[in-house]
Amino acid sequence: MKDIIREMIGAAVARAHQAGALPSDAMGDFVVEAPKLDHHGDFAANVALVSAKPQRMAPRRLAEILLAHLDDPGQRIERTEIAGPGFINFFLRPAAWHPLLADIHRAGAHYGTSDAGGGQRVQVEFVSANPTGPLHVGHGRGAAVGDTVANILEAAGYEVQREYYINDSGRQIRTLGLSVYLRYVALCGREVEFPEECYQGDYIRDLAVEIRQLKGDALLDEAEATAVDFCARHAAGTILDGIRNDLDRFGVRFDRWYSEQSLFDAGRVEAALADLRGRGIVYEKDGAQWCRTSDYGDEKDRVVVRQNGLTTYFASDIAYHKDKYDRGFDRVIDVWGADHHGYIARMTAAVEAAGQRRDQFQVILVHLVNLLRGGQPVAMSTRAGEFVTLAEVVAEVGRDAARFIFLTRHHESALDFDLELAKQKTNENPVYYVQYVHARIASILRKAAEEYGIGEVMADPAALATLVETEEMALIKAMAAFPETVAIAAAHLEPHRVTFFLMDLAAAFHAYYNRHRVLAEDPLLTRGRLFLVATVQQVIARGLGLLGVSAPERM
RNA sequence: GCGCCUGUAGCUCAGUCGGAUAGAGCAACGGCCUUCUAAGCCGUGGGUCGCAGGUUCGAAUCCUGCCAGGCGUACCA
Repeated sequence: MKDIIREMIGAAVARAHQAGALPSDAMGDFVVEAPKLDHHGDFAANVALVSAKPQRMAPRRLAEILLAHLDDPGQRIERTEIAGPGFINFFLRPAAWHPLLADIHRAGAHYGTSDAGGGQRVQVEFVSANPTGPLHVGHGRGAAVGDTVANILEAAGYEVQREYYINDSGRQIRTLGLSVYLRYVALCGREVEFPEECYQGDYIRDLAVEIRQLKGDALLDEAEATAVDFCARHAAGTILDGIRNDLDRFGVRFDRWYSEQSLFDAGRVEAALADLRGRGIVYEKDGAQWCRTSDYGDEKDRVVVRQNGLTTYFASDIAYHKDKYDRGFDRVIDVWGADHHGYIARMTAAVEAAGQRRDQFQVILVHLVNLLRGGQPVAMSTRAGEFVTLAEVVAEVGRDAARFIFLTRHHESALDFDLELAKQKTNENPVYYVQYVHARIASILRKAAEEYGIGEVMADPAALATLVETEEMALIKAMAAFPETVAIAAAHLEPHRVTFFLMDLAAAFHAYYNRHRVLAEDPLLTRGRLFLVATVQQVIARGLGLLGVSAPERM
């Protein structure tokens, strides 16, 4: 619809110029947009404002000339006005919106999709929590954001792969092994001291109990290093299984689980470093090896091989990201916790050093979640084992509420997640507000079928012509914004835009529902309204689907 | 110190490319269920968009400086 108005304006400029009413056919870079205020019309154009300079004419005078030369062959426009400093406001006839409603209905689940991505291959890597403990709520937010960004990119025409990077190598895993081992030794009845850095939570004890059931006291006879290694591998495996299970129940599935250890096993870390060394990007100083990231925008160079000969985590990451591009992804998106933001500059530098463009790598920083219960903060400390796991949150408030609430904020602002609020079935809880629309419409459609014998609703022009109420136009206009919303959300990697779109559409529906009866006296009107609400239901379902939230038939 | 993020109504937050009188929800107050689900709707109040400059027809939005909060600033992961 916007494009139609744009074209009409363009034609008016050309026509006015030909008729000698305008000195030139030059136009500024103007926009057609839906104004915030209803009384500014369905669409507003700032063409007269931005063209005032090239045309050397006062904006309002210019607007008058344009309107005099505006042609409306489709008879879509009811009236126009010149407002404020020179905006042209367009008020459309209801009939102008009816074909759009039919288009949306016809597009079905494809409505809102585009080919903006052109089939480009994108990888979204998210969660990637270390397998040293269960997922907590912060990981849940990252999971919801990452999964939804992936969905939105798919809708925008990208080919998306979801990946989880497993940090199954290095010191944290050893610490995990030691923590479990010491707990095991204690279970066997020996005095032990737990070092500061060891993990404490109940799950460590559970793992130790499991190992004791498996092995009895036999591990005590092994060398400590061997025993710790056994505990580490067993614990990491078990924890990872738990993580997979938690994510599965959260509705998140990964296409690939990528092991850090496998990078070493396949020699990719050494190969990546050798490549950089060969190009002078990795060099030796003070007995360590450094990467020249400062040549690529980082504030200083970074160590990749320490004096003790061990590679750093950064070295693994260089190899891992190189491998991503080697696997053919045009774009790579990492979802990280905000506390890792200091890492972006060096990772971007490494990607560029490896031969990619900077804009082929993007990081979504997900800020922290403050978990509350009835307004009171819930204690969270991983090390001390005092935290609420994602699994517990999902069990308590449900997957839908959890996912939706994680997506009600821009990902770069901190989020208060109140467990009591998430369970409340009031309009303080936005997930029910939106799902309720779907259930209400389902109820209407059931009743239409059962009591009125109306099954499938068709796009009958005569029925559509009955839709003239302000609230009906508001619904169609709200739905019309969906493709643009998805496109912008994809371009900016901002899933919360879809959440807010759904809340807006839901508000428009509830207002309509309270004011007008769908199942009306007049059969033609009833069919028109049924078509309208069926379309709303379909768009709601599609939007909720992007967020990974269900669209219930009954509530 | 340096870097990144945040600062919008009492509270929680929206506000792509600069647009008209800055919008929601909650909380407060007042209304609406014999009719398709009241998990809903309607109405009333409520603002120096952190502060100060600058750019321009026009700034919450762009630029500069400052203030406050969070996070980061390892040969840790």
